[in-house]
Amino acid sequence: MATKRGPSDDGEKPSRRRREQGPMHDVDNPEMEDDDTNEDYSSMLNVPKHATMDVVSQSHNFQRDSVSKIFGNHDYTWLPLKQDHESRPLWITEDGHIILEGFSPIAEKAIDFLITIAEPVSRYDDQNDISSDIVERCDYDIMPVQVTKMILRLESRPSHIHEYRLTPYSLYAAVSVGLETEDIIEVLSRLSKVPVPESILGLIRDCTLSYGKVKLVLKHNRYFVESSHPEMLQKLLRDQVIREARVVGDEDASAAGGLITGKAPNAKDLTIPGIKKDVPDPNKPANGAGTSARSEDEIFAVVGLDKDDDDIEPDDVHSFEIGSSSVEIVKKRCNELDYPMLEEYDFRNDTRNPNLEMDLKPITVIRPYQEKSLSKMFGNGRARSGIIVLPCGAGKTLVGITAACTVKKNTLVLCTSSVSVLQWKQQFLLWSNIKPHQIALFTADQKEKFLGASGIVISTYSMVANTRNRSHDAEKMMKFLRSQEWGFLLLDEVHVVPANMFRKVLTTIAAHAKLGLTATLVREDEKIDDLNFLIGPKLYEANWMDLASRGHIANVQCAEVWCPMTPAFYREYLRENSRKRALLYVMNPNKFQACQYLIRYHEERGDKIIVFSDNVFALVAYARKLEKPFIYGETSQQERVRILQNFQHNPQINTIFLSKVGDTSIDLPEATCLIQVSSHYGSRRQEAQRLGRILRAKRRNDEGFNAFFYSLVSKDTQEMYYSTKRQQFLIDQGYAFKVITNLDGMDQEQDLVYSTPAEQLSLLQTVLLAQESAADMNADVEHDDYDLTGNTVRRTGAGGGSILSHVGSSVAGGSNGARRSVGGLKSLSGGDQMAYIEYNKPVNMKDKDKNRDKGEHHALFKKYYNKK
DNA sequence: TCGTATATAT
DNA sequence: TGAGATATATACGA
Repeated sequence: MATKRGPSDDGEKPSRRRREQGPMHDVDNPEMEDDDTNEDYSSMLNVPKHATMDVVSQSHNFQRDSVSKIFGNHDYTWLPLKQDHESRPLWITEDGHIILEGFSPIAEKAIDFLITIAEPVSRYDDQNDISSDIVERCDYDIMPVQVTKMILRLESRPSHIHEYRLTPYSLYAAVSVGLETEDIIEVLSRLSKVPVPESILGLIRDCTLSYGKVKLVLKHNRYFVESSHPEMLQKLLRDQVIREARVVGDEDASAAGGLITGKAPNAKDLTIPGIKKDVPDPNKPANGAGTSARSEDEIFAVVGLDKDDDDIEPDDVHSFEIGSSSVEIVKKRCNELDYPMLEEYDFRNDTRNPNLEMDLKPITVIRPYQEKSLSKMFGNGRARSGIIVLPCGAGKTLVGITAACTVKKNTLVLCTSSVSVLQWKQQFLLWSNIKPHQIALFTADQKEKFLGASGIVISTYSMVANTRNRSHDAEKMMKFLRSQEWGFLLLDEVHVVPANMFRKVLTTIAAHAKLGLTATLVREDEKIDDLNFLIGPKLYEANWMDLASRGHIANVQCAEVWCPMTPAFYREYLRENSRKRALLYVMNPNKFQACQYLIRYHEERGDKIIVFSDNVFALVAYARKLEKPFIYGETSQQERVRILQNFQHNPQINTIFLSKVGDTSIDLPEATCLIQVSSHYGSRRQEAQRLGRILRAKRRNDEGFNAFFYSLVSKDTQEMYYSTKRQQFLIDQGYAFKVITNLDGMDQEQDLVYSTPAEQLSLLQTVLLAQESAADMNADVEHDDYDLTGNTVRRTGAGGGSILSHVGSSVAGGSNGARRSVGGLKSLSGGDQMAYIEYNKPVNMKDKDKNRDKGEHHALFKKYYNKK
């Protein structure tokens, strides 16, 4: 094992790391070793109660071995290692990067700690380790021989090394789940092989001291900035932005300093809910798991997530009111002033808002990581606002429902589409004992209120954010939503919230506690950071690979299949402007064949396959040529349901094609294989979300089961570039992408589409024609496209004999779609004006990347860098 | 059932 | 750096 893990002379990633760690070289402080090692630290190292010192020291040699191989060539040698560094699992660099040895005996506890205080950057797995692993795991009968043989490149890294980064936000999050400055410093010092750099100590102190001291509280539908430190409020009020947002009421006009003074809610009388006590049913098996998670926490006793903050919270609190419309501004401003406001909801002591009787069903089982994430939210007996990041298929919904069952107040759930509105309702009914009449849906179709004083409303962002004139019912419903003081606001797919319109829901809806759920906390713009003040800190993030290795989500083999362009297509590709290029490389006959081949292969294995295509034209063309049902935006609800049900239950329908409607919100439990046909534009979120579609495969626990994720890429085209970008998120999560240049079996495969030059030429002409169809050529285009797509499908649907006969009606309905798809084609036209956009694109993306990598626009970080 | 207006993401 | 272009999706009224 050690030999597998150790050697990696792969210089790519470390060199990047070295670059980022440049400042490290400046530090040369030999005294530190003397100061910081020996008694102090060795006594501290008693931390692990389970992991005895023996275990720790047994691993010394192998650790030193592999570590030196990994880092020996990369300028780490200068570091003043503590004498007992071998038993400490991590390094901390001057710029806040933390590198953790994942194989350390106390790694798991260290990871728990690190994900609380730092941002995970990447997880690296050893190249040899992985490839041999893959060959072992993917024996030839479960993966195409040629797939395993064609491993050319593995985007993977030295053995089980995890990289984290301390940022103001991550520290903010750490404080908000109950850690304090000295806790963080102490544990970090304990775990680190090197003395924690002064700059980092400074950063931690700067970022954590003022955090959590100011709170935003909602009372009587009014917002108050509250703190037990009046001087902090006074300081905030000296800021013009905040002063202008202030609402001066009668109560505080005469009070000293203009502040309202009152008693803080006393948490002492509360049974500290923490999730394990709070989970409604004591028989729940999850309790066992909860106990073990707890004991892990105890290892870092000082981290005590459930620590009572009574001691540090004096009884007197002071506050001033701000206008509800300025909440977002004030929160943003407070962040900039280094006084981020925490939002906590003392729901147990809220008697004003009616309780909602609801519990999880007794049989409902919570997984350890779900419980862990909830314990971050309810750790101190109150509900903290924040974000929980879990892969799709890992049970985000259940986390949300459990949280709602814990708060037991009026709950508003917002999601991205009306489909997921229905799914949320189903899930609520499935997992909790709530009655159907207590759940109200608010979508375009259904506008109902719940009966009684309390209940749940499920709606979409666009319904609530909508600024345009609404229908009468919608307006009434909105009035109701606005008048309500919501105990709990649940934001599904929270990464969409920073969008200009959607973020308004946070100001329209008055909510005590907000929980955001997402699988992918990334966007290609910089707005993702806004979530910190819009909702709250990231409370918990699970690593996909870790969940996969524990069997909570499926193992996935990711592959990028390089399909060479046919000469004819490539000739056109080189000639055409970028717009047409996109369609050309998507419609590449070789890709068509690869897709068909993979579908065939995996259908024979019994896989359920989803094929994604961003491009609707390609989607329709592929699906019809290969005689598979497809869903895109214009597919009606009924048809969607019918197709999805067939896909799930009909053994003859094993493949469906989806446009980006499938990216979010469509639940497809049975899919086990995923093929991306058109994947341009470097959206990491989309890639990750698509992969998430197959993670919940029920067969995941079968021995050696793998789900498959293919990206079909036309060789030597722009697609290659985008593909690399898109994979970044998954690579950061530890996934390895194999590159397959050649699906060997394809040569022998019979009946592949577009196998003759004549057919290919015809396809090429169709593609080119589709492009040329400008507005003035509508009639022609309509005719041609109808031939290509509509007739084919209608023949199939009416023909009866095909496997599609079961969805015949939906496909016949698709002839309707065929005509609409002409509309799609029309809109594909006029490409000439697009020429310059493609030029801009890579530049834009590069810029965005730069921004993202910099990532530290936060005032504190500027300050921190300026100090140097 | 259609067309229009408006939203997001790139 | 920001504004514009484009594709896709949704809400709603006629």
